[in-house]
Amino acid sequence: MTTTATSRSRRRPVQTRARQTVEAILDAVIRILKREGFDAVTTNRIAEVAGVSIGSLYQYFPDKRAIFAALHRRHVEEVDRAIQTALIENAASSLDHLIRALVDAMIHAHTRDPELHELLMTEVPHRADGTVDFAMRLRGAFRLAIATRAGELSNGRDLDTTVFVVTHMVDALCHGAATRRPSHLSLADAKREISAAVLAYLRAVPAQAA
Amino acid sequence: MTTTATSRSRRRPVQTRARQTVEAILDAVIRILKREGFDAVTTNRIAEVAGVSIGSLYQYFPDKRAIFAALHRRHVEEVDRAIQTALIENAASSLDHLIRALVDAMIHAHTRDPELHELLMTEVPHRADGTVDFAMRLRGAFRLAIATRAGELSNGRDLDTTVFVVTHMVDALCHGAATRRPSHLSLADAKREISAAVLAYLRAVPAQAA
DNA sequence: AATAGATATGAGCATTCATTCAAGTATTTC
DNA sequence: GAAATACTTGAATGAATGCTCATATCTATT
Repeated sequence: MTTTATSRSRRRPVQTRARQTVEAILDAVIRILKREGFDAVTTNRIAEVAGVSIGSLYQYFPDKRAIFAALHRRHVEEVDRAIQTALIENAASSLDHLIRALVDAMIHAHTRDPELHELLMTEVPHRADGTVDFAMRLRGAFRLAIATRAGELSNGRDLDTTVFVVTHMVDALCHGAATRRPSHLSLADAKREISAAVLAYLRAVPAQAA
Repeated sequence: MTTTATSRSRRRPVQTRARQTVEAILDAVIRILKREGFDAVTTNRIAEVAGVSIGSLYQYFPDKRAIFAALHRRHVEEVDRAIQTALIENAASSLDHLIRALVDAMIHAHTRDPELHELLMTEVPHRADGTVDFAMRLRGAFRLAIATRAGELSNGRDLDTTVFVVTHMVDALCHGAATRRPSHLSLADAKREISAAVLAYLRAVPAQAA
């Protein structure tokens, strides 16, 4: 497990059998993470839990870090698909509706397995393992959503700035709603509140420079 | 480095010499993290870079994880002090001013060493290593700030909900502003924008239940 | 049926790493 | 200035880990 060199790449699974092996490996990591903690996630144990030989593991992953990277990628792509779907299904909706739909999609994606998401963020190293790509695509989604609805806004604000704020708001609040929501607050209420917060910002008149 | 058992506790530094040793150890971890990456952070290397013997390290830390925990604690306490100071210095200020001050303090704290903060969040495991405590104290600060200024708000909203939203907004946006701010956006502008977003939410009329 | 390519196996190697401990050196206390 | 306490040292240990490779089995293709 070296940080420095990019290890040589490996075979890409082409048969179904092989794809199952890869999936089994990623699933095994999750199971071990949840049941035994991060330190128990050794390559040998991964293979064991996946019901696969250690040799097979190294057919598809050049080193241990690559497994974590793949796990993050898989997770991120899942969320991304949800976002893109919401974006397409609401191409004709009002800003109001679209924001609600995006928030809904984000929360839904994070609610499927909050524990996993939490573990991935706090225990599994993920420097630039798709996280940056995801942030970019999320920004892209909101940029599109907002830019095409500029008419509905009391404008004047720079688009990049708006997108920056909205993206961070939605990401953090949805994540928080899925994992650390106060007990009084229902998921439905949380969704409403998050959308309301975003819309309040979008509609507010920009602050004047001091 | 075991996840399971809580390792037996160690000597607490009482002489200045010993406190310097502990500080040197934590500083060494940061240096290695930045220069050589997480995987290079071994106990032996920490001791070496700290200019301290490996034996001394184990006088004060029961195991490797404890070092990470201490590092997180030190960082979190720094941010916390900044927040508390802002809270006290603006005890008599308007909500507007106080929010600005809190945002300013948060950003300032994260701007001192953005790279470190980023590394701590993405590479160094930190499950429940002060992170939870920090979230609680941050919520406490905002709860106090908002509850004592309820008069300034177009109220009707549940306090816990408000605090939940505001805390996540400020934390994520300040963090983002310090580490991933788009190049067009100056720090000063970011501060204004974040404060504006928070105030827009606070002043907006609560959304109605569907 | 035969061939080639893809996939699977797992014992074992080289290395690394976290941690201990017995012995020494400062500092404080009385 | 002696006794007690706090601190430091670093070679050594042993368990664990990441990963390779020679061999075997499956699947697809012709």
